[in-house]
Amino acid sequence: MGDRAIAGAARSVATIRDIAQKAGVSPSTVSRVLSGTIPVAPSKRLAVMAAVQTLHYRPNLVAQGLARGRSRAIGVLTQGISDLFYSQILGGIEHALRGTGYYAVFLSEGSPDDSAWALDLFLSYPVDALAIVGGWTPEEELARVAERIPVVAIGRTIAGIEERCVQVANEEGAYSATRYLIELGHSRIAHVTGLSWHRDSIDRQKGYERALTDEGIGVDPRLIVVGDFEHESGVAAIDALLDKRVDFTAIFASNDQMACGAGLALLRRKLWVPGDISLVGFDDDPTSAYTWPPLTTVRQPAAEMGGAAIQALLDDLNGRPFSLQRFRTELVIRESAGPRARRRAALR
Amino acid sequence: MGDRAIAGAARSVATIRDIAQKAGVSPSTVSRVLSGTIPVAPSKRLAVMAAVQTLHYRPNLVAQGLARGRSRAIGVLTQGISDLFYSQILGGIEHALRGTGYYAVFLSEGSPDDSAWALDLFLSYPVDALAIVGGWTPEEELARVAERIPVVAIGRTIAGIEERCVQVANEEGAYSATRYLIELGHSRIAHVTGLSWHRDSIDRQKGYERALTDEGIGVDPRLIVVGDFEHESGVAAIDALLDKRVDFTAIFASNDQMACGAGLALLRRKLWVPGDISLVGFDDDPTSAYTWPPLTTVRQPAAEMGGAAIQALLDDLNGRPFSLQRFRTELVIRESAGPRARRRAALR
DNA sequence: GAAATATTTGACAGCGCTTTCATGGAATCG
DNA sequence: CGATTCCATGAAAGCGCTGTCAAATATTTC
Repeated sequence: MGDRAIAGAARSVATIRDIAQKAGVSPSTVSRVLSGTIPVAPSKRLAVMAAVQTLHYRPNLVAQGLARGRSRAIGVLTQGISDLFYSQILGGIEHALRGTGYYAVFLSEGSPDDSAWALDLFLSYPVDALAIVGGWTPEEELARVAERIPVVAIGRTIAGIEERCVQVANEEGAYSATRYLIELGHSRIAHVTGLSWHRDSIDRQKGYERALTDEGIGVDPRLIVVGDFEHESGVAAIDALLDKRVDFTAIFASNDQMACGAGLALLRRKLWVPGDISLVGFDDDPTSAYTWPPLTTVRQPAAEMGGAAIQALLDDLNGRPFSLQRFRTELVIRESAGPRARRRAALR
Repeated sequence: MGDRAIAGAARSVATIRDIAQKAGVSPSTVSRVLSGTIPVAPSKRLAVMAAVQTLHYRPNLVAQGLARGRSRAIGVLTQGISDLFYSQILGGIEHALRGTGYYAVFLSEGSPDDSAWALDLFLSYPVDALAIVGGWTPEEELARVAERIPVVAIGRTIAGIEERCVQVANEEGAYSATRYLIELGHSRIAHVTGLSWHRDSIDRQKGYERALTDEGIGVDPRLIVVGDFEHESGVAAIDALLDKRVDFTAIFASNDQMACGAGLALLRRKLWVPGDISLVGFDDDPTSAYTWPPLTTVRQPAAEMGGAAIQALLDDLNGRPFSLQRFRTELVIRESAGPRARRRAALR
């Protein structure tokens, strides 16, 4: 069984020489027919194509890569392949690559400690370009890689190569979400942040604060709780607020997962969304349209962002100018936010 | 810019010859030091290792693969990289591969029509083994691939290589979920199925029906609605049931996403979970612990399944016997199911 | 129709690495 | 101490493919 495996993987499959022999031409000619770069006499072309058919020949991508000096592989270094938000970006990347002749090699960092191993593998693997999707790999390392091969980043801004990072209107999104809550009559709006060092989180908080200031409400630091983008931190944040009897009628969370957690914490205290407390998230995860009730959130076009990043990378790879648009965000109004309740929610 | 890209990707990086030269030995010796298979004089070993350090040398994985005849790549053919459930399996695969010297190349089928292209790429890419995660690629094709290289399947059972497919106790899981609802006093239990041809869906329905029969309740076909595993079909299923005024006090959905949709449909009709209607799902998606209220569901250990599949594949690849356990499922009792309401829910 | 030019084609040298194979020196033996 | 064994080492041959180069063939031109 093991034998079959090893033998099977490597051999027992037609090579370019088999085709050449069967078609009565040289390997070079076969190569030319297949790549289509250089004209070949029709009769030989047909013979080669017939041989390819009968022998089920497929050129070995690895050998091609080695000979050509470019592997046609795009490395995708991602924070977590099973993350709700990142996996949408990955989907966009995958989709954008389809039919281009390039393929993606995904590697996820798993955890901050393991992040080194993934990049390490990419240094061994001759990828033509690298797409960074979130993650904890130190910026300097990434910037160094960017000196060798084209790099693009999504969900993260890397110092030194900012122009190669997909920018999202995070602040504007947070601003419009907060403003929307204000317009609904809320003035005590809690904010659950993401990881405190994370650029997106910082920008979203900035938008939240700016909206408050613009409306003359002012920022109350007691309403701001630090989270980590995970569900559980949303629960913890609201629990903390409620335990400290901080007064609020609405919540703006820095992502949908925390908003979801926040909603659960509210439910546990018999506080209804949106009747007692309004709730707005960020990202528009695919599940957010199906929470009970559906979550009002700020949409980030994750898949499109992945696609655009890949497009820019391919342009660069083909000598065209690298260019990346800035993505706007959009407030998706669903049912988790409503007018401020007449009576202030009875706490606990 | 394009130039830098192409040149950078392929060259400007140390090769085994650079190391050999710097260390004053032959490339063969460098290779031996690095692979550690054959003893090398300590002095030369040190010299090589020093050169590797200073030149930041990393062996080219692709060249290694070509020379060795095995690429150390595991192809992962997946239905959808951004799917909530599948991406967990992918995470498990990734994790299991870490540190083994093998790496994964993920390719998703995207849609039924595009499924061919992905497998196609894997035929060109000399993967040592293939893991199938769901998907629509025809079974015969996969069975054919399995004749050449080790294959394992997760989330899908492929005729001809059943012993290489991760089996999950779907029927038992559905049975215990249904039974749990019965024990709570429910007898009118609706069931939202998955795709009607899908093995998992069929098995789960079987478990549902068996529980009903065992308890002498009997199966009412009007209570069974066909879904497609997507959120929206859960909404549609419950809407249909309610519109037809079918009488029920509990729902067992074939996966969490549909359960989520079902919950939303109930909410829209002012039916409370679990007060009016109890709801149980299947899979235990990461989000299911944070629905409002948290969803009672049947847990499928997605990540472990991915890990075990990879382990079996690696065993096979290394000449050890291929063996795959059958995975049990576990009823995770949360808060979406409760005792049957005294008064039958007022429909509409 | 011969000379000059254009075009197709095969041989061959790699891409970066591994892995025989043969060699020479050291270690071992009688 | 000479003959034998052993083992570390380098040279060389590939892995499957591409791309250059020069030979061979076809085409054009006067």
